Amino acid sequence: MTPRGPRLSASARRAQLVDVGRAVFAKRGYEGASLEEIADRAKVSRPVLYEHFGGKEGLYAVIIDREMEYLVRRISESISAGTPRERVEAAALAFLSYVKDHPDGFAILTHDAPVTAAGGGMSSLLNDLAGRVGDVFAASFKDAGYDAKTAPIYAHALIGMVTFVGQWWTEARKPSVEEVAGHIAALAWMGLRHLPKRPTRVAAKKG
Amino acid sequence: MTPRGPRLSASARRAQLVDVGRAVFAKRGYEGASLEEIADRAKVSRPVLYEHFGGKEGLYAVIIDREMEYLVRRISESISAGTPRERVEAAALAFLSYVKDHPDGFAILTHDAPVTAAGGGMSSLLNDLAGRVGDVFAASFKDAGYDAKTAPIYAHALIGMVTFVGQWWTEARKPSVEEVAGHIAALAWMGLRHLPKRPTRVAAKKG
DNA sequence: GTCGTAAGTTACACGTGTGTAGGTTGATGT
DNA sequence: ACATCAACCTACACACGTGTAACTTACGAC
Repeated sequence: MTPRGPRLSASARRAQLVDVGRAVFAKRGYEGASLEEIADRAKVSRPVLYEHFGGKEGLYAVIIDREMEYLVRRISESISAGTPRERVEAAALAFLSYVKDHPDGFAILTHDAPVTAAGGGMSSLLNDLAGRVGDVFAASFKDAGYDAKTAPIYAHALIGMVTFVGQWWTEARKPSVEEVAGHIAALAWMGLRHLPKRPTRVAAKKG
Repeated sequence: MTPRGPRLSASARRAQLVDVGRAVFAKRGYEGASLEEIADRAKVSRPVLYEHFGGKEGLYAVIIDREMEYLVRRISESISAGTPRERVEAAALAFLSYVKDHPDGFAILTHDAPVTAAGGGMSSLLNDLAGRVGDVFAASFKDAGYDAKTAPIYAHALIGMVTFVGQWWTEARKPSVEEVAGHIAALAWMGLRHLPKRPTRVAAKKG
């Protein structure tokens, strides 16, 4: 039934299980995924998973951690130099390239973490990312005479932009990531550039 | 153990179960939720759920459908009149007000649907919404001399903006929805207003 | 070659969740 | 009062998934 594969070293098996696990979690979501499927795909029996990761949450935590670390590094490198305008575009391109090259990891990061884990709401990475962007914005806002308190709004808006566009692109695959990155970077840049000092409501709603 | 509540009419029970189910699905996600918990909260035994909705997916489908219909109606009404600029802001405000008034429904719509259902990727509502916005954009783009093929990018970017900001606001709750709507509407409007005819990459990446 | 140990297995106990069969209760009209 | 029908319940059969205990197999050192 389940033809067992070759015997691997501990570290090699660990690496393989992380890969397989990422694929399964991406496809089924955390709750929907089963260690049974992961073990089967890896041509291994279930106890091996407990041996290496202690259980479902352990494996998931390792996968999440690696994926976050990888994405953050990739973006950090891409924005290490250049004008602000260039950095915005580089960040967008780095993010979308990640979406293209690692669709499974992206899927996991955008899906919800297990409810039991601390953090409550959504995947913590995107929030962390937004937090960092927000800090950068807050500094720039203060220099430019804007209200620094509103920085988180724009930070989350930008993260949401690229995330949702990335999700769409995963299915559409139509314009190249380079082109898409150019568009959303332009949208974000121009939007921020021409922001009124204190955006007040244009129309008052009656009722 | 489970003190049974009063006897209700079929339609009243149905309505109650939809309400309770929405709360539970919002808290646990589709896979994580159990009919057992829903039945318990409703002071009813499980078979009642099967009687009314045929099963887990049936109940979920009803909840999703109602929630989508409600949100679309709310947004549609809000953008029925005014200048384009006003409509953008009204749409943002309508969306964020929905987030504020119906956090459970919003949570469900942003979470993933059951994998078995057709549609594959993410919650279909947000995609549908983006599709409609994209159509509107495509028309405007053509009139203004922009490439209509890029309209979906901007449509999804805007939906992603408000969605992610909405998710953040659910936890932050700091600036009022009116103020937040003003900010993201300004960002979106100014960004679109000052878009270059053909956004090309500003910096070429080496390596 | 044989011996030790890391790698891997089979088998079981347990909990939880789904879906259904068949019986029970209570309101409502006459 | 009592028949009737909708509303509701108890009890079961079943599948699946987790986690653990006890046993087996292959590789490498000497």
